[in-house]
Amino acid sequence: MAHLGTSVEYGLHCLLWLAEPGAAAASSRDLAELQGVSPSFVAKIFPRLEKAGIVSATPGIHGGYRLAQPAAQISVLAVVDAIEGRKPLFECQEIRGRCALFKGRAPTWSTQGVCSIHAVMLRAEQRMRDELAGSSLADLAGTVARKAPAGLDGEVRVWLGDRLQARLKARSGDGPARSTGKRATEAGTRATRPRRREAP
Amino acid sequence: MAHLGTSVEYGLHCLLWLAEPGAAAASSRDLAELQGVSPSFVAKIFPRLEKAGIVSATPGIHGGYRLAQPAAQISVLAVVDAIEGRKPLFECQEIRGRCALFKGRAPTWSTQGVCSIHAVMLRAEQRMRDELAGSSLADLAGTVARKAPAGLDGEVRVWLGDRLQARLKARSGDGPARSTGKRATEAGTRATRPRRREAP
DNA sequence: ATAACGCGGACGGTATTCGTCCGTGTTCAA
DNA sequence: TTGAACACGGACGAATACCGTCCGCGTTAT
Repeated sequence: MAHLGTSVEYGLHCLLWLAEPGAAAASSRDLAELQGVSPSFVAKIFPRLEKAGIVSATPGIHGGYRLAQPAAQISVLAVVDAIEGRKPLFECQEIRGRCALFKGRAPTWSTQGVCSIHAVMLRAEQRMRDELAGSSLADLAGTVARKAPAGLDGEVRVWLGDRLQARLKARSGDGPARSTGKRATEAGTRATRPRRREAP
Repeated sequence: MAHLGTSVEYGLHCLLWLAEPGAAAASSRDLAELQGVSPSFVAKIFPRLEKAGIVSATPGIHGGYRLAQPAAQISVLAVVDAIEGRKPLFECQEIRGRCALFKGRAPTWSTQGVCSIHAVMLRAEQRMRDELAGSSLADLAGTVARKAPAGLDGEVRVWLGDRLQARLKARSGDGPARSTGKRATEAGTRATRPRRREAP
């Protein structure tokens, strides 16, 4: 992909479900399968969000993740930094000091301050970060709620609840023949997605 | 590196030399060795700048590149796009349509317009591009000229001129013994640079 | 005791990037 | 006319990053 990878996309989409007003804790697997996305991969994303204080985790069979702060206080920038780790837009290699005229010893004036090319890139990166810092999860959740029909959040809640119930029931009522046994996992995780590819 | 690769860094540094007020045409090899950078790699960058109309090329032994427009009309954004080819900051994979509740048939309201997450990223990318579009090669060249001692541009001009003369002379005066023969190429191109690496 | 959960590390396949090397056609100096 | 340097483009190789899976660990509720 490009500078912002699939991880942030998955992470943000998952967080949007958790940002619903009355959302309960949800496991990374359920969030992934709710969206038709690789559960293993989503499971790798959430620990980073937790270390950044964006979500809080509770272990155990009833466990899962919930937001650790109000959605209005979580900026998109915070999520991006938590997942991707502040990769800079541009890495200056200090070429100005390598000019052949200097014969190996770069004069001080040539390496003082920030390289002018680097400076433009830093300004551009900062502008990008400003925009990301200006949008919160609550803002995003608001725009999708404005498009979705009323009651969708409730549907999602029962979907998640049903999955939990099914998993618990499967444990209690597991006869020797597990004909309908793993019903909860539905048609399995066919989240493997073909690599993106251009038209030839 | 990060989203903006080494190619743009090399390209911009080379263009800054060409943006000097009285600069003559310079070959990609000379520009590269003037800055202690791989000549082969720089040679791969310039054809893209030419196709974008930023530089113009003249073949032949006296050939080289020169700016095709006044430096004040060439924006940093144009150079970046010419070299890297408009890679987006974010590639939306339309996850909103994959919600398990839809059972494979995504309703129209869910895929209408731009995904809200994608929209934030597009705004952020646009702000970044705005900043890059606001800086021209002339602006950059001005800030470096303000730091460098007067007369540096002249020194560079004679350095480039000397290399051309030396190459032409080497052809005329090549005796059977080439003792001092390849003096022009100096100590060769040891521009191979070790891969960037973090501290362990 | 079992099964699910979060956590973290190891692993593999693919795409991208940096950089080199080659071949082609063109222009100028000797 | 020969040769050298130029721009141009494609093939190639090594290193890296990313996506995604798999496994083992400790914890919690049934």
